[in-house]
Amino acid sequence: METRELRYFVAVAEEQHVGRAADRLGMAQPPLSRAIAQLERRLGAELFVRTPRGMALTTAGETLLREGRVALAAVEAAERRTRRTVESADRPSIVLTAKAGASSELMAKLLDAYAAEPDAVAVDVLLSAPGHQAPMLRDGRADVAILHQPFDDLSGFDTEALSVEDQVLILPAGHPATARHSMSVAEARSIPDLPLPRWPHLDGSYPDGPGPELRDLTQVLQLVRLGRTALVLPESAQANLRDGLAVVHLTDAPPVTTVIAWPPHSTSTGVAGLVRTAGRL
Amino acid sequence: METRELRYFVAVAEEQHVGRAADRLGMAQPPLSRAIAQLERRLGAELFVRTPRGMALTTAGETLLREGRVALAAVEAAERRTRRTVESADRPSIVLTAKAGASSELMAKLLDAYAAEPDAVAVDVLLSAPGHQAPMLRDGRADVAILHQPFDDLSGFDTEALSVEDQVLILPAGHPATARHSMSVAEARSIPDLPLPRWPHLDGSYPDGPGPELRDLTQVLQLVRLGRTALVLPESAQANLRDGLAVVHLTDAPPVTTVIAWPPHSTSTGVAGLVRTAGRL
DNA sequence: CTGCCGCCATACCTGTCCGGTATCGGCCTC
DNA sequence: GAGGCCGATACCGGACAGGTATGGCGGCAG
Repeated sequence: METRELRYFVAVAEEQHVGRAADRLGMAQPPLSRAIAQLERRLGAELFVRTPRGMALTTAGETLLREGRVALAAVEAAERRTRRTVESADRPSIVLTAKAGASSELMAKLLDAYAAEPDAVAVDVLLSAPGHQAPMLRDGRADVAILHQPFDDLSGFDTEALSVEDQVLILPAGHPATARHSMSVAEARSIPDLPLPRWPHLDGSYPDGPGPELRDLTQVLQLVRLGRTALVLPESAQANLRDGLAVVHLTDAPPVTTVIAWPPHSTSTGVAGLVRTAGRL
Repeated sequence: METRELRYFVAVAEEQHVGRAADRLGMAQPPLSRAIAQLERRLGAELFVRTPRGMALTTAGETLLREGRVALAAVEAAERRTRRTVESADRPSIVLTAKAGASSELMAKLLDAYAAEPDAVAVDVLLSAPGHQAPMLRDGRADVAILHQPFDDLSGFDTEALSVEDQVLILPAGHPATARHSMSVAEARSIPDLPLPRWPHLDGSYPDGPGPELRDLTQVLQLVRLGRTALVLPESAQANLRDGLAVVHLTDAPPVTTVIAWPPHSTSTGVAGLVRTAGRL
C-alpha cells in the first residue's frame, strides 16, 4: 500500500464524499473513485458502502482509517525529522509544543532551568490549540510536548509526569452557586443560567450545545464575569484570574496530570536534557 | 514520501550496497540508484556517503532508517489489520505471539482461563524466535504478545505486567562453580571453560565470540550437560530442567518482567478479554 | 604504472499507470 | 416524471518507474 493511496482513502473517509475529497486533494473525482476501488480490490476488503448520499465506512474501513492515520503520521514524522536533521546540523535545536495560554508558569520555570544547563540547545516553543500537541509529536512537527492526562492521547510516547492537580469551577462573582464550597461536575453542568462553553474538535468544528464557543481563554473569562457562562479549569489557572470571578471546588472532576512526552527512540541530546531538567523541577 | 521509496531506502541502508539491495528488491540496480538520488533531492538531505565499497549512512540517513522502519511497520499493520477485519468477520479470532519454548506454563494457564470466558474468541498462537514478538505486534502480524522486560522494546504498546522473576545461571552438574550459591553476571561470564552462548540478532546473524550459537534451547541444554557452555535463564525455566544440570543464583542480573502487550486503540473485544483474563491470573 | 575489477551514476527506451475530460446509471426529491 | 446529486465507467495523454547499455572513478594487483 502506498502513502498516496492511504491519503486518498483518509480524505474520502473523512469527507464521506468522493467529490469533496477530490476537491480537497486538488484532483478530479473519477481518478479518486478509481483509486479507492483499486485499493479495495487489492486489500480484498469493502472499505465503504455506497449510499445515495455519499460513502459510509464499513468495519474494515474504520480499521483502515484508525490504523492508516497513525501510519501516515509516522511517515510524515520520518520525513520531517530527516529534514530537520540536516537543517539543524550546525545549530542544534529542538521544538517544544504546549497548549497556548495554560501552564505558562511551569513552562517558564522549565525553559529557564534548561537554558542554564551546560549542554542546552535552542528550544523553539510551538504554542497551539488544546489537543494539537500530541498529533504534532506524532507527525514530527515537534520533538517534545507538554501534555495533559486524561485529555491527550499519550499512547506511543515515552512520558514523565510533572504535576497532578484538581480541577475547579470558575463562576461569576456573586452568582448564587458561589455559596457552595464544592459541587459535582454534574451539578456544575446543570446550573440553569450558566451553560459550560464548548471546546473545539481537532478539525476546528464545535459540538452542538447551548454554551458559547470557546476560542480564546481570556475572552471566555470575560464572558464568565458577565454572568454568561462558567468554566472548568485546573487549579493552577487560578493564579492568572482577575477580579469578578469566584472559584468552587469540584468533588468528582478527574485530576489533571501534566506530563512531558517525547517519541521513543529519540536520539536527540537536547530532548534528553530537557526531560532530565523537567524531572528535577 | 511514498512507501515504495521508503522500502528502497531501507533496503539500501541495510545492505549498504545498491547492487545487493536491488537484488533483494527484485529489480535492476540503475532505477534503484536513481530512486535513492531522487529521494535525497526531494528531502534535501544527503542520506548516504558514496564510498568505493558501497553506501554508508549519514546522520540524516540514520534518522530516516530509524523512523522509516517504524513508519513502514505502521503501514503494514494498517494493511494487515484491515485484511484481517474482513477475514475474521464471521469467525472472530485473535493472534497471540510468544517466545517459543519459554513461559509455556503461563501460556497454558492463560489460554485455559481465557477459553473458559463466556465471550472468548479463537486464539491463534504464533510461536517464534526470541525478540520477534514486538515487531510482529508492530506490523500487524499479531494482535497481542507476551513480551519480556528488559529484552523487548515495549515502546508504542499498551502493557500490563504479569510476573517478575530473577534470572539464574544453569551449569553442568558437578562443575566446580556449582559450589557457589550465588555469583555476579560478570563472574558467570568469566568462567574460563564455559563461554556463554550467543543469541541471534533479529536478522538471524550472530555476534562474534567464543560461545556456541544458540538456536534451540533443548540442544543448548544438552551442551550444558556436556560441560561445553552455561546459560542464563529466568527462574521459571528451572521447572523444565532435567538431570545433569545445576543452578546458581545470580546477584546482579536484572529481573525479567513478563508482560502482555497490545497495540493502543485496539478495538478488538477478543484482545480486551484476553488482557482482562491475564490480569486476573 | 597500468589494466582490471567493483560500484555507482548516466543515458536512453518502453510500458504502465496516474490523472484529466466526457459521459453514463442509479437514487432521491420536488 | 424531470432534474439534480453522486459515484462509476470509458477513453486519452503524459509522467514516471523500471529495464538495458554504458560511462566514470577509485582501489588493487601484477
